[in-house]
Amino acid sequence: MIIENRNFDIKQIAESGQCFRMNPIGQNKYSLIAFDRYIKLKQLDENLIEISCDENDYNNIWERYFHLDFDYGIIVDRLVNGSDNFLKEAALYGKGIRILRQDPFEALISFIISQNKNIPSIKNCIERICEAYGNRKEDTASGIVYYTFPTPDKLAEAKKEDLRSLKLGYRDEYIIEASRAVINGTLNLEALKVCSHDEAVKTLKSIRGIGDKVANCVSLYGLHHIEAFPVDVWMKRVLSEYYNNKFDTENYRGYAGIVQQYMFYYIRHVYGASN
DNA sequence: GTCCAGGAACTCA
DNA sequence: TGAGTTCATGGA
Repeated sequence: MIIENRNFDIKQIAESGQCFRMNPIGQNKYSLIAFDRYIKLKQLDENLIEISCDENDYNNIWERYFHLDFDYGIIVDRLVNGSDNFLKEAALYGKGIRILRQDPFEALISFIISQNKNIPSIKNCIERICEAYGNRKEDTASGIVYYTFPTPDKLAEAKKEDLRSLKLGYRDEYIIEASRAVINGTLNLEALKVCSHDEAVKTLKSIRGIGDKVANCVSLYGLHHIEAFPVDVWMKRVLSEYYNNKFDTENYRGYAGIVQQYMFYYIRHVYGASN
């Protein structure tokens, strides 16, 4: 499938820190493991991307995953024509970013792991947990072997020592407890998709190991509440240095998560983040 | 050896 | 409520 869209840049998405299983495999090419599937993406030119899937999978899975049923150009234009100079630069720089509609459980565990870690380290931990608790699969087209993200029952039954050996640090207990909450129904991720963002964050924060930042990431990338606004160390840098800690998300009501993503991606570029 | 990373829990005031 | 400390781990 070849997709034409002026706001769809696979490199920007892969480096935007919202998903951890999209990796470069060559010039303008990336692999992605999501929903038990392995696909390749190739940026043919600025507005053209080739996805290694058929029309059926595109319509049922990837169009939703990449939020291609929404026009990001409207948001970018609004920011570029607005009065906020930092956001003007940020939106232009990251105009190919999209908010991914990831599997909620994968987002939940991934962002629990993410706390106090840098992105390469998060990726390593996630690959180890997939190899240990996910299913081994082989992509029929390429013959590439990959591992799916573990299901909640696998991680709910995991032993703390086994997780600790995967170098997850103190997060091992958080992962087990969160998975058990999903299994026993305390944490109903599907229900959190259809309730409000505020309600979702409140529920997520009732789980040990999930604070405001992780809850907002899960809400944004796993539950697709695009009004979520995660603030990590990079975002704190932006808010402090460019806004004197007076940034008001109400000015971007309903799509603050997209604005946040442009800010995050741009500030890391400004500081020359190599990870 | 020191500092930092898409933080959160805990303690103490 | 708010500041300070601790928690594993790897990389710069």
